[in-house]
Amino acid sequence: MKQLPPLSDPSFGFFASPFGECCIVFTNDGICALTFPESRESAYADLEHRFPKTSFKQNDEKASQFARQIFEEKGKPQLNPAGTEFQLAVWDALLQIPAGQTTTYARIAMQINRPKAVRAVGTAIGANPIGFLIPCHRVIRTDGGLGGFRWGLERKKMMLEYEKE
DNA sequence: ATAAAGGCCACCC
DNA sequence: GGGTGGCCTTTAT
Repeated sequence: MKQLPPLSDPSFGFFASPFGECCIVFTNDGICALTFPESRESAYADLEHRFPKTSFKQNDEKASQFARQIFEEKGKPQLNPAGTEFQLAVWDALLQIPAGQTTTYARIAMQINRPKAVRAVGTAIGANPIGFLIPCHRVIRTDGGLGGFRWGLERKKMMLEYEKE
């Protein structure tokens, strides 16, 4: 992973999403993470692991504002994910998949001009820090299988169902 | 440095 | 349906 630039006003908060409890992490530069943790404890642990030596302020009010923007107004808040060049390229490709549609791991690999890196694409997608907003749930297998999902396949199905029509 | 582990795919049986 | 080998990147030794 590349070294992170200093974070401006690092904050996090929890809210209830249509897909379960969410932890959102953000700074003045945008959203860094949106996850569906098993528990608050695991959310804290994840935070410390991914941003060592950084102290975050809890701000559930701002988190709720984001929630409203995302799930009620269907808005697109600014994103600020941290990753390698390869990962950023993959995540960028994900952002181009329209809601309600799906693509495959192989097609993403084509799109970023690394047609043979299909497996690595799967790994990079699995490392997506911003669930739902970076729509990793819209990627399925070439053979039609659902593929995997870091936060549980049931949740992946839920998201696809939510976006249908 | 090197090994091991992945949200895969094409190919075989 | 299931198993194998190849492919590429990341992470943990």
